[in-house]
Amino acid sequence: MSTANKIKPTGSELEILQILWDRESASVRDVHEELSKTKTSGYTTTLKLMQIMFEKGIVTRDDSSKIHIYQPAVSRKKTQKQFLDKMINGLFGGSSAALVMQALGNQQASQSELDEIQKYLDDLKTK
Amino acid sequence: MSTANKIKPTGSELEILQILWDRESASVRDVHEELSKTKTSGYTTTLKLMQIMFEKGIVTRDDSSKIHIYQPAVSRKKTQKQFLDKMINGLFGGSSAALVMQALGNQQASQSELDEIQKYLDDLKTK
DNA sequence: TTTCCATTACGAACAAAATCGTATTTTGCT
DNA sequence: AGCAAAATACGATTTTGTTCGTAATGGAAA
Repeated sequence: MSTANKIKPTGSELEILQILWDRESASVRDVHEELSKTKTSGYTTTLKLMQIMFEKGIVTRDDSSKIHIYQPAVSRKKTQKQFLDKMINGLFGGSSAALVMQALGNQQASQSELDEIQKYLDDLKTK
Repeated sequence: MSTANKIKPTGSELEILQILWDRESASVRDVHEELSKTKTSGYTTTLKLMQIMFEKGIVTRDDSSKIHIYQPAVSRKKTQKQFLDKMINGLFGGSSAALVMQALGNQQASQSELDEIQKYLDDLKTK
């Protein structure tokens, strides 16, 4: 395992990471604009949050010009796995099957999604 | 949608719910004993937490005798779904398929779990 | 009934996370 | 150069969650 990754984004940090992952990189203004679609908090709040994330090493930034450009420093996949594992252990008694079935039920998954999963499952089985 | 369920258990509350779900009902002492296997915090901490949960309506209790007996007021399934949905939307861009495949990969799932899921998937498809 | 101990009640301290106000800095424009 | 607009820096406050100390209470056993 690489250099021990103890990074654990908070809820708000995760929201910001979403945006950074989607856009590869973004300024504080960009992020704040995007966040404003679903939240109502001030610009400096977003700024502060991103500064803290920088200090923690969750993001990197290019501050060579006035407008700092931020980039995610943790991968989406790795973070997904991290939270997923925690959820499987914490809420589903360690059974990923239980989680999967719960996700498949509740009409969460469309037909095409089910097909996709089927294909993936076939792949796994032939290994 | 029924009477707006804004209940959002915190991390510690979730730990306690785990125990209550497993045992149907339990006293503070029972819960604390169980928690002590993995944590080290005082008895009154557990007590306070459960009292708060009661105030929030996360648990009910029978206080007819000295030792209060607590029961979960939210179902395991409903809570799982709540957190799962949040995760699908927050971390997986709304795609439950993405979450499922992530959970299946990473050698999280054993062969028998895969079989179980396959069976479940077949069921879903014939509906 | 009185005592003793396990339990509950409750306030307060502590910690973590989120929010904001204000000062400072940068840079483009005149 | 000097100004205005927009961005960053940073401390302080607020909110939420966790932990604990101490007082009050109830009930079983002496």
